Amino acid sequence: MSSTGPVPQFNLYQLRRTCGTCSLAELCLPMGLPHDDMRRLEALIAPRGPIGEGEHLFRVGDPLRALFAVRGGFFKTYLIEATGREQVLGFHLPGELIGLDAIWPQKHQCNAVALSTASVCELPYGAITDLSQELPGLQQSMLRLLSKELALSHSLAGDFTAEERVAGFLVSLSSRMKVRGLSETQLTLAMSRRDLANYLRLATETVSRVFSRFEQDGLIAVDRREVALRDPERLASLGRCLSID
Amino acid sequence: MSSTGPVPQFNLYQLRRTCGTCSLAELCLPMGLPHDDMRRLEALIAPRGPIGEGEHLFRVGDPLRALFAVRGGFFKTYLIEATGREQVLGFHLPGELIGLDAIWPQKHQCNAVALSTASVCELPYGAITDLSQELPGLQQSMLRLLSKELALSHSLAGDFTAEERVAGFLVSLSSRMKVRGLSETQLTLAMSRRDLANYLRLATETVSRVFSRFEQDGLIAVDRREVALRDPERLASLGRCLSID
DNA sequence: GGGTGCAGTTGATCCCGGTCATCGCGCAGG
DNA sequence: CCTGCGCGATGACCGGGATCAACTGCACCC
Repeated sequence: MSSTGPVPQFNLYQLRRTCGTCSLAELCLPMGLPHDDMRRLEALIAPRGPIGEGEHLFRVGDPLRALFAVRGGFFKTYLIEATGREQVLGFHLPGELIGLDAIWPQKHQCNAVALSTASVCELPYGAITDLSQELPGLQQSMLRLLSKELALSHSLAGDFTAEERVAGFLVSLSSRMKVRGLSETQLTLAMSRRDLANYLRLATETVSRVFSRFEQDGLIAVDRREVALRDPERLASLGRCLSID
Repeated sequence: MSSTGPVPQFNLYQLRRTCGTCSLAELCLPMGLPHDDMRRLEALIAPRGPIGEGEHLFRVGDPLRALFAVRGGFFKTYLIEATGREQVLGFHLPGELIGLDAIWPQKHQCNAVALSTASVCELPYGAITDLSQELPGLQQSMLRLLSKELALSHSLAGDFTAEERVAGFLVSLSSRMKVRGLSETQLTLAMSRRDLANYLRLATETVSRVFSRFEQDGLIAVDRREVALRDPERLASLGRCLSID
């Protein structure tokens, strides 16, 4: 599974486990919560140790026990169509919540797998909704997060050309990295070309070709899964994504 | 605007305005709410009279004051891209809630327009969230509705052929009509071919051609905007949609 | 070292669906 | 009645991206 070796990033898993000091709190569920309320939320949250690359957080049909907040590492969510084809729904960075589409039937509607060694916070669903009954801010947060995901998936609708899709993805990823305090020009793609192409509804060959074309045009520099944005301006004008947040 | 004439369906607007006896309650926000709780919800809801064809419920950027539940008629939601192109996000039948993607930034993210003379229930957002603070069932309903929409938009992802899209749309519409106690084989499309094609991310010509092909194959019978499903079985096997609900 | 296997790139070809153009129809207004 | 107009259907053509195929490069392992 792990091709690059274990590389036990210990400090990753010894990260502050309390929301109060977590650098992701602003992006995560507790966003904007008063400090006292955050303390009560913390009490419910169970950090979960190293999750190996390729390990699943949940699978389609699993009963909804908890939502998960990414603490470190990267995840992808996907589903298997009736035809057997895989369909990638999204990639998830630290601070993002996974499993929201399970609320409706109380069963997970997609699979979630770690793309790299990762760690998460487990948010028992029942306890969260119970608490949000008392804390208006928490309820607002949950609604906002769901609404935001909805708006995001709306923005992904529409028919785009291959170049628009790839450019839009890079720009959007860049901004998500920036919010997390990481380099916005030097991106490390956690996913394979195959997953990326699948997510963008393109063939892997097409993604390769667009990368090559962009590189020739001086827009980016590609080295394996390292992508450097050389001309973010022009790239942004190419891709038309709403890049929520 | 109204090409087929006003046809003032008075009984439509004199419909029971209380959720308790509304036939749509099972599909709408109060779904599964205890009777006492439903009474309290009713008190907040303002029915809104005839809305003419082409009239807007809200537009992009409008502050979120209320969510809207369709009571009668049909709506479409759409947005205008930076390029000026319109993008249809969905069609909304009686019992469905519109405006959920406005919760996140407290501003509407899309435009909503009536495709036929219609009526709605207005749900003041602040009052709803306040009340849901007291009624766990209401909070659950809101989360479920949002989660369901999210799952739906996930199911629309993926690259489908033109025939899969059209077949999937017809099957899904059929099941939505059935739930509402209407004919599941004799469908009346409220939207133009242009809107439909836009929604399905196809050219209007392609939709026309697929309709013709389906008719030749004995799958459907088309007369203007009347579509009769002749072979729902085979149609369902063609379209691969999750048809949430 | 050579072998194996997977990820990614590049090239050649094909086909679905978009685009452009034309035509028919139903309807409103003079 | 004719005219105009918008919607929808149909035909001819074209192009972007999928598909098929060959090749490269890197990692791992005997």
